Amino acid sequence: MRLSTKGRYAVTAMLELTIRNQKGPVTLAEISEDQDISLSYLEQLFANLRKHGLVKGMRGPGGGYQLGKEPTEISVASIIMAVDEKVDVMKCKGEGNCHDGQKCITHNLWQSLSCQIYTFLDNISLQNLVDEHEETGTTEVLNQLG
Amino acid sequence: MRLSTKGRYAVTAMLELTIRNQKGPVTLAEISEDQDISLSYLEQLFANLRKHGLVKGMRGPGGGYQLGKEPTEISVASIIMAVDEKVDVMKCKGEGNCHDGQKCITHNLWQSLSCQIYTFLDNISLQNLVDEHEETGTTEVLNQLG
DNA sequence: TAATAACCCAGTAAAATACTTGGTTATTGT
DNA sequence: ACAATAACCAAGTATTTTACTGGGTTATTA
Repeated sequence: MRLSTKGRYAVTAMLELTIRNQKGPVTLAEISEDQDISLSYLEQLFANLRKHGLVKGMRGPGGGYQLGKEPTEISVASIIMAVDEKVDVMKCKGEGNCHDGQKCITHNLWQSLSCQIYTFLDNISLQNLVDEHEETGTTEVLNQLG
Repeated sequence: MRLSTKGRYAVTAMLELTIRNQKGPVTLAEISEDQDISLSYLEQLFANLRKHGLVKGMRGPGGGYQLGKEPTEISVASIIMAVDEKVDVMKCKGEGNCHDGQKCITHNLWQSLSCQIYTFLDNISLQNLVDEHEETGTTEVLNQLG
């Protein structure tokens, strides 16, 4: 589980689709404008999102992107995993080919934590995020965590 | 809140200190060996950890590093924040200088999520991780989440 | 048939990550 | 006193990831 600005771009873009899905497909040009990301970079991200069935693309005028599933069915974890693709696994996971006991322990502990983070993010759907926002109304409390 | 291999290195290294703190200070050379990270890179990471009071360094023979606080008092979030240093804040947070409504909403939603992730990781201490491991004993269930 | 917008790909610029090298300073045991 | 140890420090480089540029093509709509 990795969390970078790349993942942030993907999540915020998906949030736009969630919010604007009433008014038909959203073009990447619009998202590019809103999020200050280059169109072509967005295309790359959306190519991955599409491969994973998270979005549907419609060509031609009036086209754009829509969510590939219900917003309740799309987790934050699935979005981040879709654009990350590379999963750098630990050398000594499971296979017992790690001869240093200490190393194994710390690596396993990290895996455990990593698993917890994944589960946490997998339980947050796009719908959850939007709902919460509508409930609380304001977001002034938020601090600068990037 | 960012989550990369850099943070992983820091967390696993801190876990080593937690596990081995009975037998006195742990040298970076040992950690370098265990975790397959260059000594000098570890030095950089530990310089940051030290600045934040998370570790204490002892020079000379028999020296090394120890935790700067009790393992119950050191959260995973604090470790990751210590080595990350740069926090790339959103342009339009709080200040209301964002003229596009859609942009504001999605950015705020991201901030909200980011805050949730931070809170989650801030509630997991080094001690928590070690305890959990001792309880369950095995980690075979863990999958490849990196 | 022209405009639109997804889709595709190769190359490059910029930034973050990780390492290399070559030091100095404090501490310990001989 | 002094040699060994290991933290501490800094400048430079290699590598990888992130992000962008610019060139397309294909499908769809009016």
